Amino acid sequence: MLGTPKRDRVAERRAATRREILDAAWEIARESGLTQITLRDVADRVGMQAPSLYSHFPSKMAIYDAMFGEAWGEYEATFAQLDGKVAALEADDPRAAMLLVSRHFYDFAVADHPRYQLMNERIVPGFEPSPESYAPSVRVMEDGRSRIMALGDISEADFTIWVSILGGLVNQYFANDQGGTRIHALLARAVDMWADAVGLPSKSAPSSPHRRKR
Amino acid sequence: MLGTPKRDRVAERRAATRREILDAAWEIARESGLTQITLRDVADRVGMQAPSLYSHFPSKMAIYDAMFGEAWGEYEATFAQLDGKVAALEADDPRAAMLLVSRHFYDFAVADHPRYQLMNERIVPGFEPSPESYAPSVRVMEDGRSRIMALGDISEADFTIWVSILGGLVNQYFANDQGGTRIHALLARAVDMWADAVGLPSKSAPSSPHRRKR
DNA sequence: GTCTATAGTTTGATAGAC
DNA sequence: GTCTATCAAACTATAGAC
Repeated sequence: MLGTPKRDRVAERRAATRREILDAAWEIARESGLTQITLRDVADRVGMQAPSLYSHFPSKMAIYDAMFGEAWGEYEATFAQLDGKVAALEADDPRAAMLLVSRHFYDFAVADHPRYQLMNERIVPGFEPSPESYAPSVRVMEDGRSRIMALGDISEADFTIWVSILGGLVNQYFANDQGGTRIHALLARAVDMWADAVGLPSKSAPSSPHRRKR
Repeated sequence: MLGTPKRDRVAERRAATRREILDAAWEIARESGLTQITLRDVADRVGMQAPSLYSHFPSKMAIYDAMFGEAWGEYEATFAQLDGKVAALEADDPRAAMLLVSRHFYDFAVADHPRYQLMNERIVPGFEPSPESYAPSVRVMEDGRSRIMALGDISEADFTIWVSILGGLVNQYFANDQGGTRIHALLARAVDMWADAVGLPSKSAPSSPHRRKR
């Protein structure tokens, strides 16, 4: 009997083509907006005719769906790189841990507007993520919530407020500060406001270092 | 000589038709999404053929533009109704004033998703508000900023953080709480976090009533 | 001011040859 | 798996009659 070859060259080629298609779609989204992706444009960029895309994705929405899953997967992956540092700080300096996670969220969001829109806003008419693509986003939120709540005895309500504050800052960045650092400069203060309120101790200044000076 | 008639019936009819067109557009936006408005659909609802709309608006974007100006005008108008109460509280209980303004912003935003998207997000490809339609939004922001900064000696940075917090809560409402009250219930606490940090006194409890209980 | 007719695009998707 | 050919639909906008 013939042994199974170690590498499946056909599958590899298929995966590579799929990758090219998604990259082209992201490129269009970044250049012209998330909702401006068209199959013809995608096909052009990968050197195909539009109908050929149907050999790789069953519909346009399936492309959006793959992008959605990918975006949350990227968030998960980039956070994993930071996880060691965060874990090390969790017990010793929870406030510094929060700031690290907050900055990561902000930087990741701000780096790619259409990605953020796809992940967190409902902009594409008719698009609803499939359960499979939705899974990473659920994992991320569950993990974030349980770990943040464990930092002190922080309520779920306060976790939601933290998420709101970060999302709000990202909004302001895209609305009034694109390419700038004005909003980024407010991040630490905003997180400290929250940390003070939920009673998160800080190593450098245990009480409320950011109360207004008188 | 003939006197000018007191009422211009032609102009009145024109204004009424314009009103009908805008109402139809809002209706479609609420039913199907802001970007789903089509001239045919608008025309159908007002009992016209699509090309007839061009007697009232020079382009589809002009309809969006009118809607944009209208939305900020509505905000201005609804806030004006509240202004007496806010002004009365400003000196005596600035924290209560902030909460009133915050609730108004939140309630107004949450009442109409496409309106909020048109006002604060850039969802419609190619749409840029005209200077005339943009004017009310500038007025609202300028007035809000100067009055809030005058409540205590609050910095512009902290004003921006307040705007971010509110926008973030609205986001969370639309993402995870549509039709619910979960996020609304967090509003007072979030505003208090901010008020504590900027040193806004409260009549009922001058210091930090919302610090975590131990 | 509203109509009909239509130009001129653009779009997502399918059929079938190779 | 990619192609050509094409469908069927939708869209904004203009021209010109009434």
